[in-house]
Amino acid sequence: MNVENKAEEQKSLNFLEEIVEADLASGKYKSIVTRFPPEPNGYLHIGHASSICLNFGLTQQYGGYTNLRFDDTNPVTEDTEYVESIKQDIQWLGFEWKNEFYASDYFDQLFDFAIKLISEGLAYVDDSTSEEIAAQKGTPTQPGHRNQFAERSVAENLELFAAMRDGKYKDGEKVLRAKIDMTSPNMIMRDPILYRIKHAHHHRTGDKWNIYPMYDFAHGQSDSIEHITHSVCTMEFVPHREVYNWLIEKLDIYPSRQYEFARRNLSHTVMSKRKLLQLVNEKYVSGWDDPRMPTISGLRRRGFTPESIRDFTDRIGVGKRDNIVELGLLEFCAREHLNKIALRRMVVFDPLKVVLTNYEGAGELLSSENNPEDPNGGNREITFSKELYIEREDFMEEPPKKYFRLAPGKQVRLKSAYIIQCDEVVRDEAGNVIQLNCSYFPNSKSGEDTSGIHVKGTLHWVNAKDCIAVQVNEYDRLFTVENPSDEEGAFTDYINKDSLKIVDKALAEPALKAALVTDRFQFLRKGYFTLDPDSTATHLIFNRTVTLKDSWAKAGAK
RNA sequence: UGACCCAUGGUGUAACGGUAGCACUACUGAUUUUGGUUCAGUCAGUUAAGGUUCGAAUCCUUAUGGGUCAACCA
Repeated sequence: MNVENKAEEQKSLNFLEEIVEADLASGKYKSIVTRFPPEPNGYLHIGHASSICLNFGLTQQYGGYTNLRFDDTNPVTEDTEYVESIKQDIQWLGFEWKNEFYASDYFDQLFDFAIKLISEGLAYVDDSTSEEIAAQKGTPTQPGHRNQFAERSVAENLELFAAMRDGKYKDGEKVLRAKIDMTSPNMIMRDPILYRIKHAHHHRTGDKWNIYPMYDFAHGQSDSIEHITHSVCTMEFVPHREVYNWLIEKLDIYPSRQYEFARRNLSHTVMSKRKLLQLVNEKYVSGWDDPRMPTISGLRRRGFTPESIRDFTDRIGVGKRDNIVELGLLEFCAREHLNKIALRRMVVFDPLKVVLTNYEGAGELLSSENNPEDPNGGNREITFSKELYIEREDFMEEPPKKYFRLAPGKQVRLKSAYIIQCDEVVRDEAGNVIQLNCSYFPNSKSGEDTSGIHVKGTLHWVNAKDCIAVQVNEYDRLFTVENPSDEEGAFTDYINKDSLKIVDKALAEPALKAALVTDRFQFLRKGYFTLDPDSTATHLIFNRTVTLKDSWAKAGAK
């Protein structure tokens, strides 16, 4: 690629950046304000990460700020627990909001807006049941029609609405509706409900309110109150934009503008809160932060770094068409970052004992690099002695042609140690291989090898004398199909039965005793791992973030 | 049967009337004390048909395909 192309590539903007640049260039705004508006009724997932990176990224890039605003207009489903997790996740991703707001902060103001609408004959109290309202609404192909309640006087509406607020009616008895157009081809415009009665306890306003605004009468107004310049949401809200603009115009308030992008979908998982909640409730996973969940907290526990998630959202970009991003890209982003930062350690998952028959002495100290990609990463000391363990799958009695590992009579290097040769296979009564008697080449020591022996394979290993037993959780994709929601039957029919394999007693080099939850490791030739927060000093648990690329396994599968 | 949104390699995304590019994936090969990394390379795309134009992925029309909308959810 030449320099010119590079410059061009750098200039290429997504459609939202183009809108913002145009608005800035025309002088429409001097700086911009965006918001991230989660409803506190569930945990954030990787799809939200896109929205977060987009909203915060836009203001970082172009100047201005981003508010965190909780869209807490439905007290029945919302809870403080979710508020806290959402805040933690955003911070962990590396973003700072300017203000922490709640739609419920604006309930008084929203009430006044409603009064204004009623006073101008643009809203009315409707006594119909929800079934009646649905019936009168028509269908996508047939226009709806108004009922007699739409004819109520301003005075009567004012009185009724105040009575709603004061708790004079039961849930569902009355609603406040905007008087727009029952024949609009846009169903959302057919006199949408603005307020409903809910005698429910709100996580912030307590029992102050008996009525709560609907999304359409809260979201846009909150945007406006905060002077949000660019209100970015997903495509499902396109039809709502007409109401959004109608209300801003009729209320004569700050004209925030709504722009929509297509929500990002990830293959081999589900993203809807309903389905994620089901996975948790029906115990398919251990919780919202189960390392197999696509939630931010799940990804964190799995060992993904904020950097890798931001990189991922960057690479997938934004668009307006339906999409399913391959899980492989997320994994690539994880490896990309982890390769640079992860400390290399050796862990044997399925041990096979190796005895070095010609090794004299108690043992010795060797040195191995913490990270070959990081020149400042330093080294660690590892102990070496006569008895070691290697991976059982690194030995084959009758190896295929391109097998570079250990086999009778064959030689391999032990990483950062010596070259060994397999001389004898020891079996138990049942004929199982239980030990390999090998000889080592004293002059093949790592870094000062004068043996002249050339080996194709290098194995990881641990010292029998001081290795420690740890638990390893090998995680894999949660579903066996790309899009579980798209298949016949229940999405849970497609759960991957092998999404978690637990290795009870893997043998790890002692350096891992010092592992912290924030550490990232590469277990040599195995993959990237991180310490699970459920670990104790005597029982370490490591979660596999992602495997290493394995071209040998791939070749074997063919 | 209505309205709206969308359509570029397997996937995601650029090209803003003028050479279809980038990344991931897949596949070759080189390097390698991780079958990792790194490096070099290969395969692979404008939904279709008309129209406008010297020139169309881009503008227009129609068709086709996908999605959204009939919650007192957001």
